[in-house]
Amino acid sequence: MEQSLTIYNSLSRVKEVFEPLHAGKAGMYVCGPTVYSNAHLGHARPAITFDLLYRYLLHLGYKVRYVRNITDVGHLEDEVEETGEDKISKKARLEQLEPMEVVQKYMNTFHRNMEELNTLPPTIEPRASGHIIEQQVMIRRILEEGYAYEVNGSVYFDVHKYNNHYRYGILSGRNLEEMQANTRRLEGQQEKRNPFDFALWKKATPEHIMQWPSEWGMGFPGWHLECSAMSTKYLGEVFDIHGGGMDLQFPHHECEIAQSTAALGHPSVRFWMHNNMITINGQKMARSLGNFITLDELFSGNHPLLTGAYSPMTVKFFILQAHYRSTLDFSNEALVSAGKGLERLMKAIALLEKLPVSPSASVDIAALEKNCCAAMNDDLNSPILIAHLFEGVRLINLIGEGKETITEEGLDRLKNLFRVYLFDILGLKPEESSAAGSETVRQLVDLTLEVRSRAKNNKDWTTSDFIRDELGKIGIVVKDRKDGTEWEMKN
RNA sequence: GGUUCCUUGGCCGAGUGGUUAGGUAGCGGUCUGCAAAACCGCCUACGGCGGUUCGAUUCCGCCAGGAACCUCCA
Repeated sequence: MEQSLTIYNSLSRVKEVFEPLHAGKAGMYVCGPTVYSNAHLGHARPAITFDLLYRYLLHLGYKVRYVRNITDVGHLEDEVEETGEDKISKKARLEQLEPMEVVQKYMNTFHRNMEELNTLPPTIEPRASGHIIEQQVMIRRILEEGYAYEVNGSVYFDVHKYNNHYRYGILSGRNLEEMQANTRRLEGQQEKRNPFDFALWKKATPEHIMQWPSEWGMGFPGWHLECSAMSTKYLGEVFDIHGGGMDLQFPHHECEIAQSTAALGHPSVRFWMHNNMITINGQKMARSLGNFITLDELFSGNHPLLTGAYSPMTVKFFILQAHYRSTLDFSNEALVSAGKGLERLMKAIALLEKLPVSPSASVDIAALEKNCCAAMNDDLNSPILIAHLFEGVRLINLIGEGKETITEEGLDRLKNLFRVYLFDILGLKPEESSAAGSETVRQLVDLTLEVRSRAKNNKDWTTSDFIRDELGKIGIVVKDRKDGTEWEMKN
């Protein structure tokens, strides 16, 4: 491999060559979902982005530890309110379920959706609720270092003090003084010394269902803490890559940096990566904005905004056709386009298996290989990679028509190229149309086409076209090629 | 109000100081009994106004419009 992987580091705001901390090994931590309702299209973005990263690191030969958390505690609904009730328990109350039932339900859905999108599972998927001890240990450490204070059963991070020794805001490019001067609103938060202080441990009110004992009383951990505690536990005090959505950059990741740095005495993340948002009508798609479409709705077409169903691979391809750091605008037209493009790609793959070989080649596979490699190395530029793959599609089709030639060795390389980039790295896969698998259906269609073929031989176009049209109505597309008739199911 | 960012052809989306992104849609052609598929060709765009430059969509400034974050959020 001549070139090396470069990754845009949100921390330095520039692309940097990726060199792992430990040769041959890579550690990555990605902020996972808060499981209190169904996964939506927005969740697919980081899942696919960091799946791409994970797959590419594996492809490059790294032994990768991929940690993605499940947030199943904390996340104050509204810190201003005195209820202190978190999202999970609020939902539980509404649905008359145990909090852990809610968590389990949506976690299961999330996992199913992720599998449908053909994303690889992380190597460790820690849950915040399973790491209360670790979080308490970290709080204690931050207290010992003097960067936190306890008030009335809650523990807060002292942003001011931290800012005096380190600098708060390095990731999001803010500075504390400006923030204090320009903040939009300053709520009265009597316990905090400073409005920008954030909770490490929050005292639970009696009606709060999810709470744990601690040396500060019954309570629950602050939102930002789980990532610091769990990333340190599984990846070490310093690790390679931390990923998540851009909307988490501030305050979540900023607070994470502050906590970890305060506890450990040094920064812990080398590369910060942030995927951009999916928008709908130019606006961010988010549960809190009520303009989201869940993945199940997308796959089934069951949503007023959808003009049809979109398969998981279509959704994935749609996302991969945009660079992860750009916003991506949702529309039915765009999804339909993506689906058609993917179909063309997959048809070419099928044709690839049947290509004739020649003693000499007119196509340059090496150039294609190089281009694909360069695209991925350039901050995971999947849209460029896909553009090159379409160049490959063109070649495949031309070879299939006898207008270009390829050697056996070249064909092997071309097959390998698509296997590696399309299936291993992009993580796309052929989608079977449901009915095509039935042996009986296949035999029936073949029989019908045999009848049509006889009609054609008699130049009985009325009959042959009738058969083709009628088959078309039930979703079977007939294609007459030079060497015979083919058909396929159209879902 | 503060911080950051964006504005590309019908649509989605790359990218670059001078050379074709790609997909999809549309048009014309090849192939076919006709279609479909496939292939070839065409549609050659970079918000507005200035500036730097031999040359700017690409750099700088201003303006307009939009977004994200500043509050839970992928």
